[in-house]
Amino acid sequence: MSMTALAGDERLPLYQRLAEVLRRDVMEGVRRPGDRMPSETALSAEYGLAPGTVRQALSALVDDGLLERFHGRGTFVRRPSFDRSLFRFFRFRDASGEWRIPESRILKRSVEPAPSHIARQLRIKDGEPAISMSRLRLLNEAPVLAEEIWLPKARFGAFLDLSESAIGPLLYPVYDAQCGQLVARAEETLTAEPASRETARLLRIDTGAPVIVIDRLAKGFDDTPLEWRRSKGRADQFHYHTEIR
Amino acid sequence: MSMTALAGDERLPLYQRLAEVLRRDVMEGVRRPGDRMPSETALSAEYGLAPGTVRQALSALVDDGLLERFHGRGTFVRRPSFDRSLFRFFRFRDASGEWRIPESRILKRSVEPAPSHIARQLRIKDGEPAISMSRLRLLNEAPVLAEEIWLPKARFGAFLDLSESAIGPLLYPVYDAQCGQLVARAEETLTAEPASRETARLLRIDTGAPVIVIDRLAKGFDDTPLEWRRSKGRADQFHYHTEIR
DNA sequence: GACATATAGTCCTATAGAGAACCAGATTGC
DNA sequence: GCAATCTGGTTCTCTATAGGACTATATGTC
Repeated sequence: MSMTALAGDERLPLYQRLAEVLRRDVMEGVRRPGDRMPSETALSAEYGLAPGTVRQALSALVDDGLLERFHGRGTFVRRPSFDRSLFRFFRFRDASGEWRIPESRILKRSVEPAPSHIARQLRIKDGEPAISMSRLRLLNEAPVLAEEIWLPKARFGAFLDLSESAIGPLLYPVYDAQCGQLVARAEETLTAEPASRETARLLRIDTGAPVIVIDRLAKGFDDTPLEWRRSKGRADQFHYHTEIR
Repeated sequence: MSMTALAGDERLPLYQRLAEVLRRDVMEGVRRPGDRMPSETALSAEYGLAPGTVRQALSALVDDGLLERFHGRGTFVRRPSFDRSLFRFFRFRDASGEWRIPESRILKRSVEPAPSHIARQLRIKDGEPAISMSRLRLLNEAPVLAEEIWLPKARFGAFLDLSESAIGPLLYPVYDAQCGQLVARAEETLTAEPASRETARLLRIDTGAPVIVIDRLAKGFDDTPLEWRRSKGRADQFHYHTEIR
């Protein structure tokens, strides 16, 4: 029954201060994705707050996507999932109409000095060593995405030792397991451009045909940029849908 | 002090039932955008609920974008604004770098039987009379968007009587004032395609150059489709940015 | 008239408590 | 062994109350 004092700016409401304390726990890795949070009653005892106040703090973090609540089971640190990525608006279905993860063929993997525009994104020094990778993503032998990926070598050195067969189509689990780098969120930018001769060859379309370009900067819980990625796919396979009001 | 009984499924929580009642008021036009809702204490007296319960109901509607709260002033029916539209990702700035609403030049306005794909979207009968319009949107004499617009004639007959000068660049206020049709929300779909010869001529780009296509279906509070619109702009002026997690 | 002050109305924060709904695992009964 | 039941723990709903914080308007003061 040791009551912990609540840190933070005294002028801020209690529920916000509690939320910040809990958020910090997650950002610093004290609590990891999948962990169960203390129960609402436990937290209210711990910090000497009314249950309603604790609940308000948790609600804020749930709205933020940091936590996940399950009636009767508990409140958990959310495992980041990228279901909301722009990629899901590519119509990638196999013959049976099912959604599938495209397989991956690595075309190139090497260490190079980071070009300045990459370095700026990854927040490393210009020319610092980085891992550069080209991948082709395929569905039933048909190419659907051409990808260019950059990683800071300082964090991802272990990635170089892996054989291609050990990598598979999904990279983030590999980053976590092999390099201890956990992706928490990402920023994505969508543009369209005419296919270069090289891109056209990879995607087997005409040079100059429109391609959708998605740039993604993936970040850790502490906001460190971890991976920069540029993916190109056929524009005629893409349509993004949203509701506004 | 007449206490109103709360309609709706008895198994649902009270705050949800109250939220649905209030939502219906807005959808049926009992309360219009800009109106102030009764205060939380007034509602709690009216329905015989604790203030906390009422607040929970209002919060749900605020999250939903239907209401808007102002500390110390009140809770209001939100005026739909389309700041979140995909259009804001076009880099349309004038010479001084300021964001401006592009002016509008109407190229064509006529009544035609609705083609089937339009009729389906507007939920009217195939071939039913509809208003068809082509517009060019310009910034400093430079064309930036080519638009094709369809309206169901049954609702928008009054729109035909207006002179072009009376219309201006923003249509939704005109729909409201002249035709009594209030747009509450919209669905937008983004694709990219090579410019047709016609589109290329309007936008003054090369035929086959990539253009961003945004289809929008605007709906009323009661979910009736009101306007279908297809807008095309230069792909090299567009980039959509979002965060995911 | 200009500016400070009071006041009423609003949403916002926080407390305290009770019971319902739900879930997982242990126990019981057969 | 298997199924039903119980039990403890969790989140969820709802009540009731009190005071703080903010806004707009009215009032007073100079």
